[in-house]
Amino acid sequence: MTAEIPALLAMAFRTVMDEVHESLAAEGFDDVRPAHGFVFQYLSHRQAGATAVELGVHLGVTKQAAVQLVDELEARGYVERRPHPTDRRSRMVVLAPRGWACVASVVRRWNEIEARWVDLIGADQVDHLRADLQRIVTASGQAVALRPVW
Amino acid sequence: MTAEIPALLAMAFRTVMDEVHESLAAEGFDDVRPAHGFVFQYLSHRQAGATAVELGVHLGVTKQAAVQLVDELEARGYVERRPHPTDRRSRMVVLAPRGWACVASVVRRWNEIEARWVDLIGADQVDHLRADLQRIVTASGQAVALRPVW
DNA sequence: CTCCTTTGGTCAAGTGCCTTTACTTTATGT
DNA sequence: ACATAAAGTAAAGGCACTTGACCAAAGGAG
Repeated sequence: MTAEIPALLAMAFRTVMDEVHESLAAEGFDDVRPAHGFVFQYLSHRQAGATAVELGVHLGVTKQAAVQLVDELEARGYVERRPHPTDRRSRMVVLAPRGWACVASVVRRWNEIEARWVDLIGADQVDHLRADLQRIVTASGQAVALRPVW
Repeated sequence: MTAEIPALLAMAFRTVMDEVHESLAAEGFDDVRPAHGFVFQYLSHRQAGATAVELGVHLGVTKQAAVQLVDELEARGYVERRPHPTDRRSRMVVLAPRGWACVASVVRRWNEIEARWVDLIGADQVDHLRADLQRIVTASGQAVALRPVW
């Protein structure tokens, strides 16, 4: 039985993240929920940090929900809030050391998984996989937000 | 900036499902939520149908939650319940005509998207993509359930 | 400079979807 | 035959999100 590509994409992503979450929990990062991962992903690519509103837009949730996510992550030491340089209403959310450590752990595990895939299908095919997915994602519209799937 | 493969998997899947949901809504299937899709996917591969408990196990939710999903889908005409052939406690859930029509619509749209990918990266690479993902999914453990991601 | 509108964030209440707990009915196995 | 397990139901609770209303700072137009 040959599966459809979208189903395979979902299953592949799921196997990866199942393993990552297990690994994270074993390393003490057991107080993060899936949605937090998307916050990390976003913040780790914005050295200046982001406002709660920006986060909400990116995640596709209301600003109230975004603020709540930040509250949780701040209470657990994953992010910090610092005053906005020019806007006194706003605050910039940035990753704290513990947040960076968590991101590093995820990336490390991703690389391990990728290495196994190299053993499985070969380095050339893994490179092709990444390149093709990259083209597909960039081709399909403007900015694809990395946010909770479905 | 070169993205990590897991992030690309998630983004690719998201672009596909965003388009599918838009398309479904336009065709009148506007009363289905993401979780329902996984029910359809599961039932469409089981000609004898499934019990609520089996569904719950597959989706990774309690049987109560599974029953609720089935209740919703039955009220909207997507699935039917018929008596279990041998077990009078149980009932088999099967796709109703409207459910099959919805599944067919999704698959049709998936094929359209895949055709666009062929234009984008070539038929050979699309075949490779499917084959590689298939190997990765089957290699990584026993049964990977297709269920809500993260 | 004032006024009006917009924007970042907060507060409170409500909702959707799930879980936990408890139960009934039917099946199963020794 | 009787004890235990399994399918489903019922009810209550919870978590993460939304909606709606609000405040204070920012920004633009006159």
